[in-house]
Amino acid sequence: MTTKRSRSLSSAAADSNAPQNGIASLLSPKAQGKRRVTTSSPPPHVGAPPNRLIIAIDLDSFYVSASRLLDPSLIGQPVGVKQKGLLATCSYEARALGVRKLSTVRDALRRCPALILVDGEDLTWYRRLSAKVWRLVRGVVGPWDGKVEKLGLDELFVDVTEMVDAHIRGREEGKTREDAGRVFFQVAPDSEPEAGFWYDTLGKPIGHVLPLDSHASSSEDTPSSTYRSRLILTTHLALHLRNLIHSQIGLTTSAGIAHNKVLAKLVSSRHKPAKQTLFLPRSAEDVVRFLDDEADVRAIMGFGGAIVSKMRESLGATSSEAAANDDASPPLSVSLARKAFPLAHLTTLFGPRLGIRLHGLLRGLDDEEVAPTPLYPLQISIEDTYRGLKGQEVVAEQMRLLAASLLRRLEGELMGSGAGMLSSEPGKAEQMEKQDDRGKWQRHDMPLFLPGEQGNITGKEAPISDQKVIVRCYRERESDPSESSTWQRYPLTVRLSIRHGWGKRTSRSTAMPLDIFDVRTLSRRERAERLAGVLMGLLLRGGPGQGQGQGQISGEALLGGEGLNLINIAALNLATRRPAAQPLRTFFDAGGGGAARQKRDSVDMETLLQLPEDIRREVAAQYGIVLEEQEAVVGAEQESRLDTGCEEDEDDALWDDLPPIPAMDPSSPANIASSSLVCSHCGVAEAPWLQHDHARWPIYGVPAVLLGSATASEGSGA
DNA sequence: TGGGGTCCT
DNA sequence: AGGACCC
Repeated sequence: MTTKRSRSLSSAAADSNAPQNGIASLLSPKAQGKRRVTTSSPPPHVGAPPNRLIIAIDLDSFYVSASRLLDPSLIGQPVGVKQKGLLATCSYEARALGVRKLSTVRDALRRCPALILVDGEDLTWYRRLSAKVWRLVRGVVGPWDGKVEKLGLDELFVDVTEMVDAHIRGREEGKTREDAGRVFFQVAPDSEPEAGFWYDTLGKPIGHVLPLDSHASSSEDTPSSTYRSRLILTTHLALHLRNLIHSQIGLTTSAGIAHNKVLAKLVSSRHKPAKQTLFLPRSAEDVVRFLDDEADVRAIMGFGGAIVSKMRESLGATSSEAAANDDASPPLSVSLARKAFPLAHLTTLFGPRLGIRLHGLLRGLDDEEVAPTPLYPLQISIEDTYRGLKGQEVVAEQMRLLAASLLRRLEGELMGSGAGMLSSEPGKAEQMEKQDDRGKWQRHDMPLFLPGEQGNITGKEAPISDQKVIVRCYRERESDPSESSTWQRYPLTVRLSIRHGWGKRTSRSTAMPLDIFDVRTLSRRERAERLAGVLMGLLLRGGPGQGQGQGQISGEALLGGEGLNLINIAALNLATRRPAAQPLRTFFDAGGGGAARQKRDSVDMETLLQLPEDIRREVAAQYGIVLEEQEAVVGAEQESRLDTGCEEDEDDALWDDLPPIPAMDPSSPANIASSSLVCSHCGVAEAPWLQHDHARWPIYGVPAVLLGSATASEGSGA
């Protein structure tokens, strides 16, 4: 591809050590390296033009627009989408009334009492819509090897270099349709010749152009394949993509077009909403001048809080200024950053790799590729925040709720028929629910892109605690996994992250219990129970060096001080194939042997529970089954089948009839013993939720490898 | 002061 | 496992 493109461009070598003058310095170091092989050295000021064509697309106030698709009565209103105490985003009507993005709900309401609040804590709907946009764009550029990268839920990077150059090539070969000074950009390879758009050959860009005088001053006659013409053509393609997103999904977008990601993104936010901007520099000086318009270096993607804080600190040391607080201090401007931080300074502060990168970014150099977002994510996590959650029962209860929602997401996003996410083709109705006046969830099919035609729909309005305010709330309809649906990815690892009242996050991970994949034989409640048990084990395990001796639980985590502020559960390490059974069950199996797991799978749980108690216990022990758990689960399931007719309709009622996870009090061993099995390896009796991890951490804080082949007496520290 | 994600060390 | 970045 590089060679193809190099032929049609005035390709020229640009040594990466050459002074960064003229257009040559627009090139990223990487691109320079690639192209260097093609020709001999050019004058430094007329190097090859940058050759990538990047579109950054930003969905305008995404959560608000998405909410308006569900509830057209929000159109034209000042709307804030809240997550707990914070406004994730707000509508432009709200911004006109003084509401700011990321302000507190309290603050926003003070400024704008008429603000309509929408609950945005459940991301299901936004996630679906976001994926739909991604698929739509990828469907257009994908056939030409175009790459689409999702950044969060509301931004896309699109690399259309191949696509645009292929069109130009076709045009030069006379293969395009032309009519009265216009050319048809055919967007589908061959199958749909009508898919595409017409553009005029005058070389006029669509939308805004920066720098302001750039386009006017370059009216020279240039071949269509110069980088300026290619960028201008790209603005037409950007408009086409934005029109598709608007017509097929009903969302407006802003976009930036430039030759790299960082500039495309910067420029995309210069004109919002529903506008696009092309960055068309004539020289490196143009780039630097543009960047110097930014009063805050943080506007450049890659300069985050920690980096800027460190830079300011370093600056303060030399300019004898107080190393002030992070937020209170004035922003660091791009021009000051560039002047005050030569390459050597940056590499000293941040290491060679990051230092070089930051140095380039300050000059608009960015060689970061558009990394195609894979069909399946690398991790899926859910989290919730609390105000000092403490007490084992309370924590365990939340753990079960979180485990259940994680499983719901895993089923929704990792199961399918093989093509992945079939449930959500463009144009197909999304099945959502909203609450009626009485708080009952009602079906509400959402045909996309018909805003305003739903009549007067009002979501259920719930008061939030201290404010006399209503919050509108929507949720996804539960869909039953079809018979043909199977797991497409298997998370091998589960990670628990928590935050204590004061500090930072800490996390621990362990193997995912394989039971969660048994959607056919186990209800979600059962699987959630298993997962929650594993997570409680993770929570109580404590890190190495903590809670030694008596199997002492690091109880401060649950009981002490401020309690938990945040719980996050992540499924990661997503494998394409179902993993082999873990030896965790057999570890506790009295008879040992790898066959135990298979035998256990063949046990009919309901049949087992019919047996007389003594026999039941014996069989259960042999198969590594925790009886109390199974009894409770099966019992609850039968009960709920009896009176509801088996639909899992009410989320809230789902857990009411479940017994709590047995209390894990190390000071009462009897309690443990009554609901646990004894490890055949070291003899310790473990509560159900501690069994999973026991193989790795037989005694709290003591790794298994240090124990050697412990006897029962050595191992039973509890 | 949210509920997510990615990559690097 | 943690820390940085992104939204």
